[in-house]
Amino acid sequence: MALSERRARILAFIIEDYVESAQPVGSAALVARHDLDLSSATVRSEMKALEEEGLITHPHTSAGRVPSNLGYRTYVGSLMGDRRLSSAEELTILHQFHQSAIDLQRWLSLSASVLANSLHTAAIATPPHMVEVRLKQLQLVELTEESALLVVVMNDAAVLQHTLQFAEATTQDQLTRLAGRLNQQLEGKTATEIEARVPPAAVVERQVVEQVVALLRSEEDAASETPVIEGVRELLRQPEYEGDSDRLLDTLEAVETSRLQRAIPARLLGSDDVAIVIGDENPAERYRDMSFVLSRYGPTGGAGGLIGLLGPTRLDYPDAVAHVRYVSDVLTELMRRFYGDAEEAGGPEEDQ
Amino acid sequence: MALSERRARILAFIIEDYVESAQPVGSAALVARHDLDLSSATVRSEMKALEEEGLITHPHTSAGRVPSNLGYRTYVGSLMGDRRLSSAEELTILHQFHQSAIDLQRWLSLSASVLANSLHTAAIATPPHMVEVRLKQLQLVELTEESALLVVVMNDAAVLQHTLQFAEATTQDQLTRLAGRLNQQLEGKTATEIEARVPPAAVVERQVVEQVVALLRSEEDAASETPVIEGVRELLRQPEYEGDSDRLLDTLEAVETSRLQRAIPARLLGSDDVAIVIGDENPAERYRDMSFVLSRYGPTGGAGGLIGLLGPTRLDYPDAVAHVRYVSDVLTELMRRFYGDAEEAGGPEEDQ
DNA sequence: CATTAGCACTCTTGCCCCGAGAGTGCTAAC
DNA sequence: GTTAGCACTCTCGGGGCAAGAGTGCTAATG
Repeated sequence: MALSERRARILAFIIEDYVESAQPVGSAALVARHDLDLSSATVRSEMKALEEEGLITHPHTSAGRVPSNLGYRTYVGSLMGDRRLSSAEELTILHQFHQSAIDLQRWLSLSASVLANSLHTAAIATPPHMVEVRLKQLQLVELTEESALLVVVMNDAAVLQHTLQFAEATTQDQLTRLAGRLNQQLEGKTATEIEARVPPAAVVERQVVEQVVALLRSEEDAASETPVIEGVRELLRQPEYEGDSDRLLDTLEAVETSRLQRAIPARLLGSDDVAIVIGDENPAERYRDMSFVLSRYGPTGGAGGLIGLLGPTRLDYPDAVAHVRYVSDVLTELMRRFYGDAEEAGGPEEDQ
Repeated sequence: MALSERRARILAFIIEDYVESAQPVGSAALVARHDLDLSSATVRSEMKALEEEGLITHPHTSAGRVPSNLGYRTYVGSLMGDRRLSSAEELTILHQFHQSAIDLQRWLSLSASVLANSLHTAAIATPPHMVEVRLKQLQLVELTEESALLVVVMNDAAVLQHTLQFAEATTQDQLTRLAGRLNQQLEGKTATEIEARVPPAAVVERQVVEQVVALLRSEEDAASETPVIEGVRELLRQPEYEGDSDRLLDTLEAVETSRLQRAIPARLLGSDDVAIVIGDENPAERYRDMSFVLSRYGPTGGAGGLIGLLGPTRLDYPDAVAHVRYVSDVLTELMRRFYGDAEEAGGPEEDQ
């Protein structure tokens, strides 16, 4: 299984050339481009061997070679170098974050934009998500005599709202008092804890509490949150979609219909480093011709989300990994700084 | 200028056939399809006359006729029938709204989806927007010792949030008291009114007030709100984009980059009925090959927004108008019912 | 005199064919 | 093991061609 050193080098060259040009790479071109001390004939026989191992393929007899998914996989697994961003690159990115308002949603779009622009493909960022969602504060605002707006802030700083309709007329005064009382009773509690209590007798109050629980639950459900997606157009401008409107629209659909969440293997949320899913490694059928490069962000143990790239399998993996890793680190650091480390819920932190 | 009755009928037929088939329509086909008591030769000479008036064109010598923008304009101006939705159609739509949660954002997406699905093209809905935005209630929630989340509810039921960072440490208790005090002082005030007051001496308080003003201002600025857009894929699947990836991607960009707001002639927000913008009537260059069918929604005098369709100029205008009008009415009625008629700001309503 | 049949003319579209170019795989020589 | 040489395969773009669609004109018609 282990490739000879030379064969591995050739595989890497093929992949790198192909990533850059999007054209099948031929033996002669490869030799010329990399000043190899080999003839094209030798390269050809090596290519044949690589093909027999399933690492590259042939679109047709007289075309150059194209990496297979397996080829990419071995490349990211052991062949590719460890690209790191230059400090100039890091600064350019950091600068953009410093210009932005202190707002999580902004940061997420910005992260996705940065990734999308750097790699010329689409990028996704899912909102951070707490393992334990707790009520922080609620607010009731009168809309009409019989309806009110419920605004709920949770311990991950998410704000959700819902309009309630009451059977009886209420005043803002009553609502304010009710909100104050409920805040005292429910602050810091999870949906389950709130549900365990004796349900209140008053109809209005019960309605509010039930809705608070519903909102907490929806925040608990990571998949319910709509991710930020940027750079879809960059992705669709890639040569793989050129002149193939059908494939283009299918991909557009696949990327925008944010069922994406479910397509991302859950195990990734656990692991600590950047995860790479190549082509048919993806459990979801419709993403089998794409690759994902993803990372968890957020303080360990605290609220966290997913950020990363969605691209064609022909992706500059070293570059992608370096960017995703860096942006994810920046994001984590920002959250730690402005939204507190692991939240009060878990008790105050000792370090720092 | 006035077309003979027969010529007008032929124009209408050409447009209707073309809208349906997306193919240039020839004289023979037209006669056959509509059982005309005319020979194709007669129709041809009428077509020639229509072409001389600039109402239809010729892609090339041996192709059928295609309506020009002017042709569409006269069609919608005086030729097209007044399509109304059947009660079955109305019920199907209404049903979907009744199934949805009482939530403005939901309604907007739903409206856009309904329109997009019915007409097989893209639809847009901009959030409602008050002429006078007033503070209804604010809330301060501690995040870390030195940062807090400011949540502001306005009189149009919009909820905006912003993270503040303080130079000094504060407790939730202090924040709650501050919020209470500010609510008393600022409730019902506009950004300008708040700015006219003596700025508070305390640093934290001043920071909060300034941010409240900023949020009110951003809500005042209609263009700042991101509209809901649905059905982009439906639009892009239209035959006008088939095999023309460039045009497709340009349109995708034009529709998603929500500069759209500015492209919509402001006068439309004034008028009361459905407005139609055809092709090059659009002031913004990049929408010159599309048509918009738009309507204002929302109680007269109250918060209102824009809803409508974005399609190729080859649009089923009667159908589009009927749908937009109906959905807009439904939306208006829902807002009136659940968010109150013209808001308290303007004093209580007398009718009903 | 409007209408119509007939017909020549134009332009697109799909198809086939062909040659150039790119790249492989094999073989025989080094 | 490496390489030069060469036959072979396949794609791609262009030219030529026939079929089809539709027009515009003209001359005949009721």
